[in-house]
Amino acid sequence: MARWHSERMGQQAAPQSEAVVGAPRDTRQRRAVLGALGEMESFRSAQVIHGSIVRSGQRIGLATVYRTLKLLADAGEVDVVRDAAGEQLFRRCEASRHHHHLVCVSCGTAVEVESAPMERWADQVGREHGFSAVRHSVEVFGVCPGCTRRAAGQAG
Amino acid sequence: MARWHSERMGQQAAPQSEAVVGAPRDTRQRRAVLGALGEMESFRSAQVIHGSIVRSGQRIGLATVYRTLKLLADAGEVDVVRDAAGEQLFRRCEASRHHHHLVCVSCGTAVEVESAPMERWADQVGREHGFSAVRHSVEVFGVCPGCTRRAAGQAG
DNA sequence: ATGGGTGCAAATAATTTGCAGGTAA
DNA sequence: TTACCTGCAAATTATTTGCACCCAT
Repeated sequence: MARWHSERMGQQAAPQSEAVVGAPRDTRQRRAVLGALGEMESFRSAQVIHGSIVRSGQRIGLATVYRTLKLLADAGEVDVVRDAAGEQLFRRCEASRHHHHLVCVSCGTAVEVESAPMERWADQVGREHGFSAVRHSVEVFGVCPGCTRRAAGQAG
Repeated sequence: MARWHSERMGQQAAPQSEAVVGAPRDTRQRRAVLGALGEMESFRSAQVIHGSIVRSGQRIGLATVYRTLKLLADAGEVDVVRDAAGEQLFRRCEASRHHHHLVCVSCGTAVEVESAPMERWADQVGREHGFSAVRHSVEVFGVCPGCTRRAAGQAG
């Protein structure tokens, strides 16, 4: 079922009156996730992240990885994109400001790109049609220089 | 698992030598799906499309709806986008040319928008970084004028 | 007649959640 | 001590697939 309505329309900091909502605890598994994210320089799925942590010898549940990644995503500390299969891919957020990526479909490497022109376009498009609360979902994909060269070498 | 590699990088017509691969048959259920798509003027999920067909009195299986929609999508006859939950939304393709949509998160209405400026931005971004085979996935969401007004009337 | 199309149920797969402990603060 | 955090398994959800039967061609 589509859930247009339940979608978060734009996050504003929770208006905590007392801020008793609990600060994130510093646990072994949270550190492991953060550590894994720190070593990655491209987008990875939760499953892959979990696998790499386990492979490195640390015990952690897949559910915990999901929970932690969701927390981090909600906190804006990791970026989330969806691949063509609809699967979520995570990467630690370089900057806190709004930004977009150019992702290599071959090796997964992602670079942050200058998106101001596109932001303006999106805003304008929304305004032109009288829409409010305009947001956008933008990903640019392609084959990075390295992979392009490699591919050229293999096939003709 | 991520499947960057399996993604279709650009479709070329299958090099059928004899074209015996079977043309789509004209069945009641296929007509029903096409009919439902014809009445929709915004993106809908497969489940919703199935529901509307069933509600209209016609018998059809959900799997068939999925199969048919996938065929149509592969044939480029319907557009597919993913909502924030990763669910696929379908709509009959207005034009065969490349285009993008502005979708209302409240009522689902979608309008096709002028995307040339953004296309240029995406191409340039890719070129700047030396990427080849650059594609992009872009959706703009917001609340349409009608829904904005309605919401303003209800809540303060 | 025949091979693609269909329905149904079971299978997948990613992600979430219930619950009984564990543990940072 | 006390919430939050975790692990595990079961539950959810969207989508796909196996299979026996049906029907456009």
